[in-house]
Parts: sequence; structure tokens; C-alpha cells
Amino acid sequence: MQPTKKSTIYDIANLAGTSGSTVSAVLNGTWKKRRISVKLADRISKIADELGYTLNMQASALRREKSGIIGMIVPMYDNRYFSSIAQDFEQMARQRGLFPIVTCTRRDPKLEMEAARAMLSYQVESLVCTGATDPDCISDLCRASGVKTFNLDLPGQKAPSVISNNFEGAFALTRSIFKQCREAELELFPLLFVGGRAGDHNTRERLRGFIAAHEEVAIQAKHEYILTCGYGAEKSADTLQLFSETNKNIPSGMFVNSTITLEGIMRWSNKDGKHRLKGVKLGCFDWDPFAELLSEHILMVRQDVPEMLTRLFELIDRKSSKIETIEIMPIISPR
Amino acid sequence: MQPTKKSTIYDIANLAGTSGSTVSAVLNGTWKKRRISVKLADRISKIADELGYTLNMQASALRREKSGIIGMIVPMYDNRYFSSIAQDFEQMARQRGLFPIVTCTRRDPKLEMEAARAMLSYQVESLVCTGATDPDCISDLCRASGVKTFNLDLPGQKAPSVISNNFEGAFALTRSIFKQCREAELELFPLLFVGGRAGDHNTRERLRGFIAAHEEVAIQAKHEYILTCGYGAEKSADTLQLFSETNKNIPSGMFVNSTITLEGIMRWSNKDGKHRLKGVKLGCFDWDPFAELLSEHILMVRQDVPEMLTRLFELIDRKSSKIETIEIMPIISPR
DNA sequence: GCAGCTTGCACAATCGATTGTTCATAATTA
DNA sequence: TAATTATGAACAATCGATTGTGCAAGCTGC
Repeated sequence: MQPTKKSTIYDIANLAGTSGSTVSAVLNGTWKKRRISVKLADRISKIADELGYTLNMQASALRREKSGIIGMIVPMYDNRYFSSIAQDFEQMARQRGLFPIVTCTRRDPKLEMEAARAMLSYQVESLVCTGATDPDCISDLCRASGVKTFNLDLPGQKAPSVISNNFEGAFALTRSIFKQCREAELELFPLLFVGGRAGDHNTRERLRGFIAAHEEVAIQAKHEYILTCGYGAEKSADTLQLFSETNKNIPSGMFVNSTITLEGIMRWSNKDGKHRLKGVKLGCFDWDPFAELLSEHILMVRQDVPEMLTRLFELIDRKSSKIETIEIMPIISPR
Repeated sequence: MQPTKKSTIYDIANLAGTSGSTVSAVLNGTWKKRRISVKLADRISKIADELGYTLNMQASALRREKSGIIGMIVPMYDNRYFSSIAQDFEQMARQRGLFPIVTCTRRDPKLEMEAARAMLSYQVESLVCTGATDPDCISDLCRASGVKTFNLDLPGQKAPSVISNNFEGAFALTRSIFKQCREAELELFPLLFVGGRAGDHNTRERLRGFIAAHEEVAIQAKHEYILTCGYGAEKSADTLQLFSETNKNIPSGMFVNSTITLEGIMRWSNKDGKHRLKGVKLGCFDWDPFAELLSEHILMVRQDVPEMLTRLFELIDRKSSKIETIEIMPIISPR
């Protein structure tokens, strides 16, 4: 009922008739080194328990100049890729005794910087930038404060990066789409590419793989078939609508650059009870359990989040600042 | 290159030939009250900019006894409901000048307590427990430290709570399933209820609504048709498999208690290229954009996250500690 | 020409925990 | 017994920012 104030080591010290430094030593485990008697240590621990004492990390961190906080910036939570990144990141950070702070910045460069600044204020020891619009800018900001940064999902020039092997993934995915077409005894033709930003690294690499897979089967990828309309369900729906208005028919194979793009495409396809994409072979560079169930014609690329995070934490653990880009092969499913 | 140390107000003070207190006042905006000259203030601001100074919130918080941190615990990130809760929560917290810390505890009671304790250590000003297994236990812990808690999605006895109106939502959903059955000219029959934990509040309330909707059409809900097999895709798939082995046929209408349950059900349904649930009317108390596209026979209940958070922040803003449970009507879609 | 007020800023205590140092008292050794 | 060492714990400085208080210098008015 009463607004119980937080108790401090001095409250405990008073109750135990001892000093703050002794309490501190007992509670943080350095008491043996300080030759504090077992009896006193026990008494202090008991009182701390009774009071429900919790360490004030602000004070502790201030004194030790070590916050124990590790930060992560992600663009979104609401898709499987980023949400499992956040989820696994937290777990792995905790395993290392770190306190994870994840925040989502909605692909907004300004918010990204603001969030990074806030993290610095709260004294993160290192910061992982996932899918940041401009990771280098954040790296600069952090380096000025002596904080190491790491890039995930998008590579940067100013910090170690772990990303998916977008080229190989896209190449394999495109190849699988062609294979599905062949199995359906369709003549091969240039595929449609939908979604992503033409400027961003991942989309560029995926396009490279997309085109290379065309070349492999001696097909010329069509320029007008590459619709990098950004991220967003509306945008991809509108783009497809427009495409279908200006092109008599839609190619029966499609490379979709993210689940959010796929969402727009499926919504457009099913609008007004129609099935505009019936029989169209879809390959999506991203994974979602329900999307996978939508039809047998959907291939998905699942980025290998556990492996990416494992490699990321290797870098973090060894406090690497060697600027390199580690590429992890994603998984094509089914098969 | 060099491991630039973070600069402090004293670094700035030295460069400006002034004192720490003056720098502090300038940088935190109280300098007018302290009658510091505009000239000096400008000089200090400029130096701070040049150094890339960032406030040490640990120190600031320690002195002011106010961290500016608001915490949230969620069970998962990887479904639309919780991920949009996390996403919107962060935005609304930031709008209020608070620093949001969200952490996911995987429905693990031990981890929940541990996370709450960590948040207390980092001096959260208030803590929102979303879908916690035992919110009251966390409330107790926090009250001992004078930290207010709020419950979201699951009600508690020891803190104000905001939840969906599970009874009404389930009632309406069940009714809609019956309606779909009627439109398909099926004779009405007791529906299957799959997923959730029999012990948890939401499942209990939804069951009440489920049963009430049966009574409305004068049908007796069947006890053996209520399969509260917990949360988890595997579990629901196994449960349905078992059910189908012991019951000659599966009812053509089904109340699914969460997307994760739905995932298992659909996976089971489509296993080995079959369509075990063809024609079955499904109602899911949860929402996912791809799940919604799976078939025309899927009804989904979308919990009204924006409204829930609005009400939640009303409580937080006015630092309410009145123990009440606010119920928000979820949205049935389609229609 | 001096009391009294304003202006502009520095000083010092403080938040809670940590840690190098000091210092009694007890135990051991010479 | 005196000198030395070991034991157990208190003291005080410190981390960086905040804030109540103090105090010169400049200005006003009589």
C-alpha cells in the first residue's frame, strides 16, 4: 500500500549495523576478497532478501563505467524475420549476462539516429544495427562515444557486418522458380521482380542473383519487369495493379522481395473474390509460416537467423572492429 | 580510430573555462533560471556539439531519481498481436518522452520474474506486463520497490489491467462461425474449440463466450470437443491428429484460440498434400494477414491494439493504481 | 560614496554503488 | 614479552549530472 521506496545498501548497512562498502561487497560477491566474515555476510544477505533489495544498476554502472547493456535497432517487429532476430538476440544477450534493449525504428532514418542517441545516453556497451537505412551514420555517432557497432542484415562500411548471402539466395530461389515452371511444363520466360528499394544493398544483390539465374537458362531478364516499389503492402498491390493494366498478361513466375510485399500481392490477387495469380509460381525472399501455407506454388527463402546471430555474437564477444562482411547462406523451403 | 572516450560536462567545462554546474544547466535547459548569459550558453552548446557530447543518463537518473524508462514484458514477438503491441508501445512511450524497454519472456514464468527484476535494477518508472503467466507476482515484486505495474492482455488482481473483451469477442466469433455454417446450409452442431490453456483467464472467458453462443442457438457444447492443448503449433497439430483418430469425423466448424494454434492446425490439415479441413469453417481468436488469406472460410478476431494501448497509457499517465480491469472490444474480420 | 539590488556564475553536496586505503584488534612468531 | 602478521571491517574518493547556496562584480538610487 505505502509507496515503498527502493532500499539501498545503506538501508541494509544500518539494519545490519555495518557499513555501505561491506554490504556492497557482500552483495556483489567480492566479499571473500575483502575478508568479510561468513557470519556477517549471511546476516547482510538475509536482510537484503527481507527488504527485497535490488541493485541500482544506474549507480553501479556509473561507478564501474560499465552498463552491461547491449542495444539493438530493428526496423519492425511485425514480420517473422525481424521478430525472431529480436527474440533470439535477447536470449543470446541474456546468456552472456548482458541486458538487451531492442527498439524498433520503422525504417525511419531520423528515428534510427534518435534511437541510437538514446541508447548512447543509456550507456550501451555495444549497438547492433539491423536493417538500418544508414548504418554508417550510426557507426560514426557511436564511435565518437567509443561504442562499438555491428551491422546485421545490411552491410556498412564502418563496422563489422553479418548479412544473408543475398546473391546466392536469390540465385537459388530464382532457379527454383524456373524449375517449378519447367515442372508445370511452362515455356521459360523472364520473371517479375517485385518489392524492395533499388538503392538498398540487399535488393541490389538479390537482383544480381535474379539476373544471373536468368542468364543461366539463357533468358534475358526484362527491365520493365523489375518493380522495386519499396516495402509496404499497399505499394506492391498498387504496383501490380498498374502493371496488370499496362501489360496484357502477368508472367507466370514472380520473385517477391519480402513478406510485406507478398502480403500486398496476395491481397491484390484475391481482391473481389478473384484469383488473379492462380497458377503463378511465386518465390519470396523471406519466410512466414502462414504465407508458406497459402499455396503449393510458393517457395520461400528463410534467412538463417540463429546462424547469423551466432556469428554476430562471435564478433561482439571478441569485440571485433575489423570491418568485414560475413555472409550467411539462407535456407530455401521447401527443399 | 582511437577509442574516443565519452565526453562529460567537465570536459566541456574545461574547454569553455567554466564550471560543470553551468554546463549542466545549459545543456538541460535550466540555464535561464540560473541567469547564465546567452553568450556563455551559446559557447557551451557549440563545444558540446563539437565534442559530440551525449548526456549520461545513468548519472542524470541517479541524481534526479528518475530514469525516464518505461518497461514492457511480452511473451513473444513473433505474432502480429504481440509485435504490434511492442511496436505501438514504443512509439507511444517515445511520444511521452519516455525510453521504452521491451523484453520478451517466452511464456516462461521464471524468465518473467528475472526480466522484471532486471528492469527494476535499471530503474524503470513503471512496468507493463503483457500476457504474463503470473502478473500478480510481478506486481508484488515491483510494489516492494515502489514501481507501478500495469497488466495488458491478461488481468491481474494487484494492478490496473487492460484486456480484450474475450467473452464478447468469442461470443461474436462463435456466432459468426455458426452463421457461416448456416449459409453453407449445414445443420448446426457443436463446434470444436482448440488451443489455449484451460487455466488462463482469456481462455476461460473465451470458452464462456463459445458456450454462450452455443446456448443461443440451443446447441449443447460438447465437453470432448474442447481441446485446450496450450500454445504451440506442434501441440495443436498432435491434438487434432489424436482427435481425428478417436472421432470418425471432425466437426465442420472450429474455434481456434490463437494464430499459433491455427498454424499447427493448418499444417496438420495440409500434411502430405491433403486438405483435411476442406470446407471446415474456422474462426480464430487472433489475427494474421496471411492467415486471413488462407481461405474464405477463416474468420479472425483482431484485438484492438491501438485502443488498448491508448487506454493503457491513460492509466500510466495519470499514475493510476486503482485496481480495475478495462475491457476493449476486439474487431471481427471480415465484417 | 555607500547601502542594496541584480546579474552571472562557481562551489559543494548529493544520488547509490564500488574500490583503494587505513586501522583497530586478534593471532602468531621470534 | 615485544614485534610481526593476519583478520575483519570502516573510511573516503569516485563515477557524471543536478541543484541549493554563496559570492563577487556591476548597477541603481539617495
